[in-house]
Formats: sequence, structure tokens, C-alpha cells
Amino acid sequence: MVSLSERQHILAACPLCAGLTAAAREELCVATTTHSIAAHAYLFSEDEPANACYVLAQGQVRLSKLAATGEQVILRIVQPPEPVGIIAVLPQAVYPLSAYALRPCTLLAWDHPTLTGLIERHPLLAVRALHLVSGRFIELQQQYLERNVERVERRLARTLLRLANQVGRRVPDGVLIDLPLSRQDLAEMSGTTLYTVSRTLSRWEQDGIVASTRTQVVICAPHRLVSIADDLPK
Amino acid sequence: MVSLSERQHILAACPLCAGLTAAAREELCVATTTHSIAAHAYLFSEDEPANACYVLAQGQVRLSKLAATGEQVILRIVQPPEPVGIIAVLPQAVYPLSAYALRPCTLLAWDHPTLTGLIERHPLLAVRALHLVSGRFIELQQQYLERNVERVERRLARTLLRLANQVGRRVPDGVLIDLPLSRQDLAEMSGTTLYTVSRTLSRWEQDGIVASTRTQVVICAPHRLVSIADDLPK
DNA sequence: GGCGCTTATTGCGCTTGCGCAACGACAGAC
DNA sequence: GTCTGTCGTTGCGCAAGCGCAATAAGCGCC
Repeated sequence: MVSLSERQHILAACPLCAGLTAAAREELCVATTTHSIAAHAYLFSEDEPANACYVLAQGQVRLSKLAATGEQVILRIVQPPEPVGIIAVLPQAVYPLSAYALRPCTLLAWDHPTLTGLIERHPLLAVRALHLVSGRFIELQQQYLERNVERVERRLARTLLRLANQVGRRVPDGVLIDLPLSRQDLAEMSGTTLYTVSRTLSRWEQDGIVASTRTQVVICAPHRLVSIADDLPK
Repeated sequence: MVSLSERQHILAACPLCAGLTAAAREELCVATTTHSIAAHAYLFSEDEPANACYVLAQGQVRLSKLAATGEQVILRIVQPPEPVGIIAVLPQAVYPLSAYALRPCTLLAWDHPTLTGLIERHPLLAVRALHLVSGRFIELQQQYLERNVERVERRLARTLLRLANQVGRRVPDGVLIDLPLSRQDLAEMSGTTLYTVSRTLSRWEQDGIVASTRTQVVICAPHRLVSIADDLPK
């Protein structure tokens, strides 16, 4: 359970609530229920009816999508205080992807009927949701472009930089990407295989660009990674 | 110029207006201005300020995104009566992609201030826009997945099937994809090169699956294309 | 109706990165 | 500490598909 004041605090920071009146935010807040899930559990899975929309209060969530062949793609990492499963605002929706807890998570949730009522009473909420979805849509278009026109090494560099930007923490020898990610995970985020990720990281490690362990990557020379990501072809 | 009744007709069919009251639709309708652009002209370009949102009344529009290297990706073909540039509902937005007229087009337009006013008075409009953007977002996630895990041949098959579904017309020997698309365009839609598109189409043509000219493709055996797209790996 | 430009085709060689397999390193259990 | 299973590393061979270049086929223009 999460205290009321904590819930208020999280919602105040969540982009979904930006610009709402205090009264509206209060109403949203009291309508939430609290969920906790263990690390390595699924919050929801692809193709399940989208019964609830969440705001991540604590933990980290990985959004992925599975192909018929069993391969999967990781589309995004969600950090507090971002929402997850906004798609549940649509009637009859189905989650288009799966949400997996990388760590123990606590979330605030609105179920579908509650959400519908809230939107009716606070139309600005639909506008905020529109902004949010649009923003993510634009990001995905950018990633789609990169995935199509860029080579693997560059895509991996971009993935690391994006992560550093999102969850990076300064440590003595660089920027730590504070997420439990395997080589396989990095491959699924960059559109390659675990072998190529491993080889590329090894090479970068020798060049002093990164330092990596089994589950963590530290970017030691961000500028060099940026130049790998952005330098003119060849 | 497009007559009032034609405009009403188009808006009535446009998903952006679904579920609105007749009065609201009327107000939206009178607020439109009409635009015409020639074939091979750009309606707007990537990174331009998003000053207006359009509904395509006639013609066909290609949405594409350009990389720093000059390569580009085609994200979608827009058909009447779909909207284009919905992103203009956001304040301060910039078009994330370019809209190019494949044929002469006429469009209904709302400029940004008009749109803002309309949304304030008709909050349902924001909800409709949210549905629309969400739908496209989900489609793009699916395409992103396919692009990452599937082989070229299969991706091209899917591209053709998607197009057939969207703009296909029954003709004596199959389904005609009624769009002026070059091999390069098909490559940019499928994430490959014009060479590979050409080779693959030649092969399919020999097998009697498709018949193609310089600008048109007819799918003669849709079921065979479906099995290329969907059959289990290998 | 021929001329010139654009676009498509296809042979060929080559690069990228895939993926098996064998090995090694690390973590957690007891 | 040793054992066991999971995950990462790397050598090697290979396949997919890229891209050049030479040729052919359409298409519009006057």
C-alpha cells in the first residue's frame, strides 16, 4: 500500500496529470488503487484485454513485443513516474505489448470504467493522454527510421545513449546504466543478436569506451559513443 | 474549392469526427479551409512547425522520414478520408515526417489556433484524436516488430498485402495496388533496397504470384503471398 | 516517331552480421 | 569452498542481401 501523500506526489510528477487543477488531480488520486508486483513478473501481457492503466511509482518496467517465431523486441523501458498501459483509455482495447518488471514495482492503477468516468469529467485528461501518446509515437517513428537505415554498431551506441539519458547515474568512472540488462536484452533493444552485442561491447571495452559486467554497463567515454552514433557514414 | 456539402460528406466519413454530434461536426466543417496541391509536391516537410492539421479529401499522400545520410523510410500511405498531420493538435509541435502528394490532392485544413478552440469546445475531439493516434501507434509497433525479426522477402510480402488491403482494387487478374510506387518506394516501405525488391518481384512474377509494371503491382495469387508472409520460418 | 532521360533488371562479388559450438566466468545454493 | 546452472565470449564458417555496373525497357517530349 502506498500512502495518500505519496500517491499525490507521484501523480503530481506524472506527465499525464500536468496542467490539471488541484481538484482534478485529487479526484484522480483517490480513484487509484495500488499494485505491487515482484521482479521478473509480468504486469500484463500482449493481447490481454486492457483493463487498467498504470502509473509506475517505483521500480522499472520493460515493454516488449513478441513475434510468432518466439523472437522479441524491447520497445521501451519505463521509469517512475511514467504511465504504463495508457492504451487502456480506449474502449475494448487489448494491450499491444507486454510489461515486465525488471525490479519489484509498485504502481497506481485505474481500471477501465473509472478511467472512462474521469475522462468524461476532466476532458483535459484526454488532451494530456493525447500529448503523451503522440510523444511516444514520434519517438517510435524516429527509432523505426534508425532501425531501417543504420548499421548495428551505431544502433547499439544509440541504445546505450538513450538508456544513459533515461536512467543514467554518474559514477566515478562514467555514467552507469542502472538497469539489469542481459546481452540478449540489449540485442532486443538494438535489433541484433546477443553475439554481436557481446563482440561490440568487448571491442568498446578494449577501446576504453565502456566497462560492462554481466548486468551493468558503464559508459566511460560518452563523447566517443556519441561520435559512433552520429558521425557521418564510414 | 470544395463545396460545403462535399466537405460535410468527407468529415462525416473521417474517423476524427466519429461520434460527434451533428452540431459539432457542422462547426468543424465551417471552420475548414480548402487546400489543393499538385502531384509530387510536399504538403509539409519534416521539422517544419506544425501549423495545420488536414483531412485528405482527394488524392493520396505518402508519409516519409529522412535520415541524415539521405536515405528515407516510408511510414504510411494516407487515403481519403483520413487525417494527415494530426500532430498539429499539440502546442508547439513540429511535423515529425514529410507528407508528399503521390497524386493531385485536395484537403480540408484547420490551422492550429482554430483547432485549439475546437478542442476546447468539443472535448470529444481530443478523445477521437487520441483513438486515432493510438491506433497508428499500435500499427507502428507491429511494423517495428516485423522489421526487426523478419526477413526481407516476408517484409515485402507484408507490405504488398497491407497496401492491397488499404488501396487494393479488384481487377480481372487479381488485386491492383492503385498507387504510383517505384521499386525504390517499395524498398523504403519494406526496409530493403530497390535491387532486392526488383529481384523478389521478378521471382514472384515468374511464379505467377504478382504482375508488375513500372508503377503498378497486381497481386494475382493473394493466398500465396499470405503464405509467404505468415508461414512458419523456413 | 524518334530521342533522351529516368527507372528497372540482373550478373557478380563482397560485406555484414548471424549463429553454431566450445569454452570460460560468474553467482547462488548448501 | 565446491558444485551447478546460467550467461557471456569468441573462433569460424556461412548466408542474406547489398550495391556496383552494364544493359534493357518504358515514358514523356517536341
